Amino acid sequence: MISKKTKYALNALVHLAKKFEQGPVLISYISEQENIPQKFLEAILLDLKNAGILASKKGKGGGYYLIKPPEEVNVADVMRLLDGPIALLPCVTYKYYERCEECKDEETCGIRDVFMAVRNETVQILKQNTLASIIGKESVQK
Amino acid sequence: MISKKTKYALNALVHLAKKFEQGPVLISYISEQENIPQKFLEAILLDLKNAGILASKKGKGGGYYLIKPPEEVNVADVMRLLDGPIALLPCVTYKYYERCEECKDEETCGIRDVFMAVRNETVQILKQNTLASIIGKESVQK
DNA sequence: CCTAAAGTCTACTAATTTGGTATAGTTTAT
DNA sequence: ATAAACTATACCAAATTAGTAGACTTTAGG
Repeated sequence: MISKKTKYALNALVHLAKKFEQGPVLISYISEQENIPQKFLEAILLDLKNAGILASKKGKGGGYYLIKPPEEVNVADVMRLLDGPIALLPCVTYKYYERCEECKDEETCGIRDVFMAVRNETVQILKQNTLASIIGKESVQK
Repeated sequence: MISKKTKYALNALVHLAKKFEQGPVLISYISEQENIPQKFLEAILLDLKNAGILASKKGKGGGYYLIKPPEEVNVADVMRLLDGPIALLPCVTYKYYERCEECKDEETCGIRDVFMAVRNETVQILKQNTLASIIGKESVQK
């Protein structure tokens, strides 16, 4: 499962993407609209700011706003930022590679192959999906 | 990430699958060969027994053995048994469905669509992979 | 230049999950 | 009878998750 942190981040980002280039939005407003505890949201938005996805304006009339175009913010990047690696085994992560302690021979490990396949498919789907494509899906009738 | 419990279970199952229909194997032997803490392994094997995948024989000459054919034990089932749902959001699990608390309208949620796609792909890969196919992969040169 | 609005920083904390360990059984082959 | 082997119950420490509290800094506007 992804953490609440990542889920909240995605909801907040979609919210801000809908208001791209329309000026700063209050934390308190996002918190209220998206049902996210305000103090928790503050920490999340700060992370997203430090990652260069959002920017903020302090003081009266301030708030947060998206600085990257919605097509350029994908779900994989957001997940990695807040939850760490996407892979289900440490030995199949790309950036945070670690050997499985108990593993006898990684080279011939059939279990590793399975989770490598899962990781590759998952990352591909998550990379394809951006804030823009998510907003696109929301307007389609089902 | 999957838990150590699931990883250990898979290693133990692959071990037992290689000795399918060759009589019971000692917990202590599996523990030693696969580098799994013995007491922890005991609990895991018991879970697998209660799920009808393994059986055990008590007393001298006893141990655990696989009762399902290796082709019929897939990774998805093992993961669900020990780690619970495979999906990354509660609202896209099949058996353990739960609404996301903060969600405004699940029907039009674009985030949900993304994680639904991930779940479907993941489950498909994990179902395809059985103890037999894992053992098959291990003998292939890379 | 004061003040209220708004983001920022540091430090807690409670509940849950994970990855175990300890101890005392019970069953069974020999 | 006894030793080998699985079983059941009960702990427990560390890490992670999902927050909260409170003081601080910045800035627009009067």
